[in-house]
Amino acid sequence: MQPDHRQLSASNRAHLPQPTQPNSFWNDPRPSNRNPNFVRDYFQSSRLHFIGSFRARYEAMMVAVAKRLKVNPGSLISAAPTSSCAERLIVHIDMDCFFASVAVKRDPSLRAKCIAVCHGGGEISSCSYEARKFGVRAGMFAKDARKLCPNLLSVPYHFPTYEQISIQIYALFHDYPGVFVEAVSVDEAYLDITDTAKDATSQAGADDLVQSIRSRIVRETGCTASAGIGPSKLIARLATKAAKPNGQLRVRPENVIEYIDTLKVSDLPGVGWSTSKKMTQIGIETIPQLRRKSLSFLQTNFGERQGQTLHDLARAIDSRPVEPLKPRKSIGAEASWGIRFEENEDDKLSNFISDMASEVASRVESVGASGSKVCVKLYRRKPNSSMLGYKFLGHGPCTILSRMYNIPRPCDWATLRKALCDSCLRVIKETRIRNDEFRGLGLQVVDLKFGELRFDHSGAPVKGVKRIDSFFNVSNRRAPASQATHGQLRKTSPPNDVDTASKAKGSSDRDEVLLEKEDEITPKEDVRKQKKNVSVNDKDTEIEKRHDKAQPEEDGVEIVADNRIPNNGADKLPDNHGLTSKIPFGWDTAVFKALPESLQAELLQNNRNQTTTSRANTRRATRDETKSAAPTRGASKKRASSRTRQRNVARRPRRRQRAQITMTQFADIRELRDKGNDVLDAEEFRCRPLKECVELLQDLNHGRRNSAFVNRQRRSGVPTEKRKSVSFAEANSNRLAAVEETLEIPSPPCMSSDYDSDENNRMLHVVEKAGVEHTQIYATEDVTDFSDKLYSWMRRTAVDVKSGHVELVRGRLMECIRLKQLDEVCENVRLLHRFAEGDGLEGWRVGVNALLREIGEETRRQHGLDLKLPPLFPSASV
DNA sequence: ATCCTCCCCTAC
DNA sequence: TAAGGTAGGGGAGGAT
Ligand SMILES: Nc1ccn([C@H]2C[C@H](O)[C@@H](COP(=O)(O)OP(=O)(O)OP(=O)(O)O)O2)c(=O)n1
Ligand SMILES: [Mg+2]
Ligand SMILES: [Mg+2]
Repeated sequence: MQPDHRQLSASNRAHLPQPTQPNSFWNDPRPSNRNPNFVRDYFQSSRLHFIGSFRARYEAMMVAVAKRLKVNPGSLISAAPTSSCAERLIVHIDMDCFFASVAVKRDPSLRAKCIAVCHGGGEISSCSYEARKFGVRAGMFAKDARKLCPNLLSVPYHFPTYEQISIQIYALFHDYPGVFVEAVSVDEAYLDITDTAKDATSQAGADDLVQSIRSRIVRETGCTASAGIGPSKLIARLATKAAKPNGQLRVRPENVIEYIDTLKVSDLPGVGWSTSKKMTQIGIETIPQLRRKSLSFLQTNFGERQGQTLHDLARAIDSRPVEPLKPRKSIGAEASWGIRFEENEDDKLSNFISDMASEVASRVESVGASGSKVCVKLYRRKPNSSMLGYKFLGHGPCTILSRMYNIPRPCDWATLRKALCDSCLRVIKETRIRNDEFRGLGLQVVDLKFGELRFDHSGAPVKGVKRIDSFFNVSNRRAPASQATHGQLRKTSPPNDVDTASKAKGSSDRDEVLLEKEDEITPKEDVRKQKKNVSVNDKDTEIEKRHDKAQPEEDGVEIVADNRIPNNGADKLPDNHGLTSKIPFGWDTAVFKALPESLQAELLQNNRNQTTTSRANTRRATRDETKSAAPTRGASKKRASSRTRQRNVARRPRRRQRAQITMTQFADIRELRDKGNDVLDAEEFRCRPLKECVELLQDLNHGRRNSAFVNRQRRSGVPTEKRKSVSFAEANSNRLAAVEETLEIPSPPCMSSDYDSDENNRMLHVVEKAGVEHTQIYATEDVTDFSDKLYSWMRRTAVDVKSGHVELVRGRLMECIRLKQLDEVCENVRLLHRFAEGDGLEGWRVGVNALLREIGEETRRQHGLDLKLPPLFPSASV
């Protein structure tokens, strides 16, 4: 059995200096400047890292299994082809209080007790249903939860067991032929059982099928799951919630509206803390209330897209298909706990940044991806933060800023790592953040492409590697199939040039960000496309932890002006003693009178001038631009060519206008006021037009939030048409159309001829070797076993699924031919291509070829038309 | 108009 | 000892 995680942690830091006073946070060995292995240990202990990185592990597992099956994962994990079905059967299945259940399974004496899974007195990740009766919830601190539930027991995490059970349930899901699986999270998935449950030969109806799946989960994992069954993801998901714990609920199409009308808007997926606050203030609490609002009203208040979505959800319109894993658009890592550096610890800070960059580069490399941009996200302590010391090691009140930089593509591990480091150092330099303000770092690689150059760990190129996104091309491909599978390999340029070039020129100067070397290491044609656009945004963001849709957790929060730029009083309003004689109509007299005279004066002045532009705003913009951006920019340049520098200067965007206040900020301000602090000093007040401030104050006093909060009316009064609002239904059909469009009927995709099992095995090796760096920490011996089981089950399932599809498509085709819907015939043949792609199963090939012949003959016979449908697999014997 | 960057929100 | 990650959707506003 695995050792307890606390012992693991202890052994990990056994080599560290031990505290002289036990339990003293002055000697806490965990923070970043006291633990040389901080990044590794932190991720190993972080539950959010565990659940956040689940998808990446799942993806790697599926790819590995597909490799062993010698099938293209794109076809194995294809989207459920049921979008055209009049009535789908979607299941949402979710483990009951997952982490807590696992704890009970590991220690049955905990059964029926109030337990919470957390680190000591820390944030609760999951708690038993017994504890929930007392109001205990995920996201609370155990200390606070114990006030609600004095008997609450804290139990530690055990990630390897979560991982093992997670793999178990997914293996099990994949053991049902014809069931499509979409992974949602470590304990939760959608299943499309339309075909399986409706199949006449299958005696099991939907309820029985789901019941049997759930029984199997209990039997094989010892933990319970709940499930919802409905005609859409939305309904299935909502039904799961109602069914919990350890139950299942089916909502039939005719009862859907009736069912959702019993719910509140905050029950809708996608409606979180902020949106639901917003809704409350507008006067929307329930689904029927939401449905009564017009589309344009919702779009005005919540934005074009979210408005449309809310409009649809209120009517239970949701045709999102159960989808396979989609390729990620970004890969990144972030740490904002335990980050402490003293002023004299530059080297430790560099090491931390380097470790984070290595981590991200490894994650990118291990899946064979490449990006064109990196994004740096910095947590900076607010000047008045109460979390100065080492007591809790949280980041405390912070401002967050993020910046994006271009990087060359392709990019090997070392180059990427350095690009990430350099970008980070550059942001630090330009914002003049001090070590002791540094509270967290996020690094991301974005605009990902898959299947570019891959390198093994010796730096030598791995030749002949197939594009990884061929795994995903069912849903993602833009180029025609032929291009996706053929063209890419040949297009790949020799990696060594890039590699050595960047190493040789890059290692000399640590302070230079990659931007300055781009021209040297990037192929010409790419250089032209690159923009060195660096923009500053120093809008403060108050980071708050919150419970599920609950009020933000208090964090000793005070909103204070950002002091990155020395505040010389430039923001302070002139202290003119003005008159308060006339208060304009509609203004709150009490509020107005409470304002300092200087504000009152300026307010009146503004009102007289009918000025909507803000002097405060203008002032601020100017100040930021001159004091922040310009001088630092100059100071950070060491080796930039003057041409590059000029370009960067020229392209720096102008200071942004202050954004609309958010729900979070509003709540913070109100909290400040309630604590008796000077609200007018709040950052959000000092940088906004006075008029807006007064509106805010009025809202504060009235406990509502109306005026400044609702989105500003569009200038024209009419929603712009530029980005057409697309509902789920439209989006899905569009997406499907886009996919189908890329498939050419006449040219069969290349099949077995380009499948080189040696090559793929070699790649698999690399993937696993690299992947181990991230997966290893949760792995037990059992995981391998279950991976094997998954493999064998899926092998069987794959065959069944394939033959099922032949029959499915055959039925549709014959019907289409009868109705002389030849376009439909073509569509369905495209569908066939989709399923067939990359498949290594001989029986399937023969079946498809036979079917195609059959279709051709049938069309000729019935309509005298020659459809010219070449066999998909010319090489397969019939 | 459309693209891009930065930010906010959401889910687990 | 309180191990606050990961990824995507989408909006606002400046750049092009
Ligand atoms: N804020 C959160 C939410 C969830 N999790 C982890 C612990 C949960 O066990 C797991 C699954 O999340 P769920 O939302 O499914 O919650 P539970 O499974 O714990 O409870 P439920 O029975 O409501 O599904 O993810 C977490 O660490 N922190
Ligand atoms: Mg759950
Ligand atoms: Mg869940």
